[in-house]
Amino acid sequence: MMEKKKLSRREMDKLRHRRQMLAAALDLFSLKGYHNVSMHEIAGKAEFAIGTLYKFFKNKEDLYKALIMEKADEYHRALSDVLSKENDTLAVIGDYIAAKAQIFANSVAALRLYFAETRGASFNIKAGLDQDIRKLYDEMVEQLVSTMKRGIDRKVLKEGDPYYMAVALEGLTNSFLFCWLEDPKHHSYEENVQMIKEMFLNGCLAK
Amino acid sequence: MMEKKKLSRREMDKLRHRRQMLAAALDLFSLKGYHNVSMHEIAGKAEFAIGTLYKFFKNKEDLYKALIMEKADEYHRALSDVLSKENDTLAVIGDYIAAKAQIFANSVAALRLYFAETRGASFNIKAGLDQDIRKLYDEMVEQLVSTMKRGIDRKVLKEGDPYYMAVALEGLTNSFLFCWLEDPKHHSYEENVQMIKEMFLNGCLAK
Amino acid sequence: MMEKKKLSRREMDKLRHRRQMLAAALDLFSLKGYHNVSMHEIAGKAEFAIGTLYKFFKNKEDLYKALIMEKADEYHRALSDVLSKENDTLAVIGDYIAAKAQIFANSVAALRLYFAETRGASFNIKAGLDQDIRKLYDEMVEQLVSTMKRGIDRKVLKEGDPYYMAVALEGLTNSFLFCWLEDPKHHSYEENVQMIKEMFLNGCLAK
Amino acid sequence: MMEKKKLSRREMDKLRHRRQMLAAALDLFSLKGYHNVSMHEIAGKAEFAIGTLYKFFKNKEDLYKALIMEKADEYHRALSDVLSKENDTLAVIGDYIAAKAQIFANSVAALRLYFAETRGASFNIKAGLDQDIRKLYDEMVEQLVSTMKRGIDRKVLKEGDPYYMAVALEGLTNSFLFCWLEDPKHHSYEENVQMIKEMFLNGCLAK
DNA sequence: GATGAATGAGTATTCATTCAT
DNA sequence: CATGAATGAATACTCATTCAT
Repeated sequence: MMEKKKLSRREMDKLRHRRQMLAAALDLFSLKGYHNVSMHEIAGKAEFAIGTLYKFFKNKEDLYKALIMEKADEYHRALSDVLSKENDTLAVIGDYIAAKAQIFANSVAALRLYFAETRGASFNIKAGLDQDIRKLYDEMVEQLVSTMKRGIDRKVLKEGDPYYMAVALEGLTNSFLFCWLEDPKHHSYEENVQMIKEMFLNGCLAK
Repeated sequence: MMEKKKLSRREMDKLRHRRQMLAAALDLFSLKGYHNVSMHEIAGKAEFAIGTLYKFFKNKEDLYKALIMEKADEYHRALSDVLSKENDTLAVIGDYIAAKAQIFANSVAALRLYFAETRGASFNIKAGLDQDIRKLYDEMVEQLVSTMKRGIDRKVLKEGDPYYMAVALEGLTNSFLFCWLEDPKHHSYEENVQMIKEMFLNGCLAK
Repeated sequence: MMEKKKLSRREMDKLRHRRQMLAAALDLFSLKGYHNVSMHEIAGKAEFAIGTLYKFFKNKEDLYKALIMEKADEYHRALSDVLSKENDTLAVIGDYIAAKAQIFANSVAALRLYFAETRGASFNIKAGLDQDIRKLYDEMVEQLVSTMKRGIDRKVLKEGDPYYMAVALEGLTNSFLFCWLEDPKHHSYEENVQMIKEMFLNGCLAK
Repeated sequence: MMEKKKLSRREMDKLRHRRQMLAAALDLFSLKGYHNVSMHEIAGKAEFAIGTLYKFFKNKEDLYKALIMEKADEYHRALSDVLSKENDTLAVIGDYIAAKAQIFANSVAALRLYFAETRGASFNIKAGLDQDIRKLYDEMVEQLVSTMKRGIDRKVLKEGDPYYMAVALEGLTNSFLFCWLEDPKHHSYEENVQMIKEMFLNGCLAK
């Protein structure tokens, strides 16, 4: 039980200011890329002085890392929540796809940063970040693998390497959702979600 | 008939020098990212003076663009060659996966740049590039869709949207090959290629 | 009524710093010429960091332009003040020559830049400046012509084209004052001023 | 007696090439200023390779100096020729003005360089040049002073300091001719020449 | 905490000059 | 002499970061 009420107005303000700064940074970073955004620009957009920005984040990298980790946490928590439900396998997989689609639809900005980091395309803001994000990602994959394993045990999914199944699901969701993001009018959201499920289950469902 | 022989030693040297510069740039960019590499660094690694570098590429962006386009061309040509063969559908798909795997195995460095660009993660080296690369990518997808269509017509693949099938194949190959790249010892190359094919065909083969 | 008092210490400092930078730039530019002075040199002489210089002037050209315009303004204002006095014509002309002599004596440095610009010898810091300075110059000449016209009307100066008289006065002052500047010990200031007046009036006085 | 005929074709070519290079340089320098013209640009305009340019002039400064001195020589020789004629004073002065006007009309390009150098506005291409040009200029002034002196002796010009008269004539010619150059349609060439003579003689003619 | 002026290391780019062919 | 590829010192300008108020 956390003591939420204990935050004074001062502390509330601080948190709000921090959020405003991160929001400004997210907008700019996702739009122009890490190196094409200056601290002054972020401070300006957040309507704070440059010195104030540095009171909250000790340097640019720190700000970036805080931002990425915050978003990665949200992302992984959302998926993790779904994967840890004790539902039947097919429901879990369906929910997973839907949850991921939700995230893609709602946080395009953050996604660009996330994929820049995880896809090795990261215009590496030095090391360190990789490790932390990687860990989150690996945990999530682990859960996905468990889900697959459970599905196989329960004879819902066919025999096979559950790791490969997880990889396949990842590939299909990313691919379909990216395509949809780039050209949202072409195919409906529901259709895409449906297709992912179908493609995956065609390949992995037990007969 | 192209007159290849007509290149004087001078011109041969120039081409070689250009290649050396691009090679140095590729190494550095893929390792540290566009903004974390200086022109001096590239010149140094290529063992040329900074001025010489600028004789070949009018500025940093131009060098980057030349590099990306050269690699993207190679990549797409390789896949395009496979897809335009008049073989039977399954062979083409198998060859496509194998060719893509080859590329992943051989040009990790270039791939990082390529995905940075196509995955929207591009830490935008200004505009212009997007368009050109995008076009190459779209053409390739178009060919892939045609292949699928032909497979459906010939009753090799089951009824369905050939575009979705192409997206699925893209997703599966990228996902499996990325995983394999990150952890090559864990699963063999052949096993991965095999898995991709299986997963895809399970979902798309006509019964 | 202007509110001069409203400047905070912060703002006062800023203005002083700006003046210091411009002073350093004037010294160096007039001594060595625009292209032979680096921004670092100016910053160094003004005892500021290079970045600070760029906070005040967005680039080298901008700094140069600010400098030239400031000096040209001073120069033209001084002459304009004299010419707009409602004195009798001969007094105005005498004052004009004296004022111009004062300026030559006091601001050799600025003069070199000014003549570089107005004499077409400008080693053109791109366009734009020409126009602004030209306008100031033309206005001043216009006033000079009016003075001549008035002198003619009042029968103080002889009949003739007042524009030509203005040109003649300009020529005589520049020529004498330049000579004097280059070799100040040879002939006294007063003697030169006297000679200019004499030469001019010999040519233009009504009999 | 110089041996002019002895120039072989080789040597003739060399001279022609040199002239072509200097002509290209004059065009560019007077148009864009010393520092805004590159040696490559000059070589390009003269249609020679950069190395060839350096065969003729050991560096950029040397080329500039050669150019300026050549033009200054022409300029001073033209005036000197007039001033050394044993005509009567008024004729000499008239010829001098006419000759100077001719030069202004014919070689605007060179003039800009010349005045940049002599007016102290010179964006000083290092030292050295000043001295040589200065000497030419002083010699010419000396001749002008002699002419004035002779005029006074012959009672054509009134009593007074011949040096000041020379300065006055210089001032009037420069001023009128500059104005005319800048706005040639406004007043005719003849009118200007006439005005200079009038103004000067009004001030200096013996009564 | 908040401010924003000042700092200066770092980087892209230019261009005079050389020299092997 | 002619060529033009190669050189690298020099310079304008940016931006993360600090600190006195």
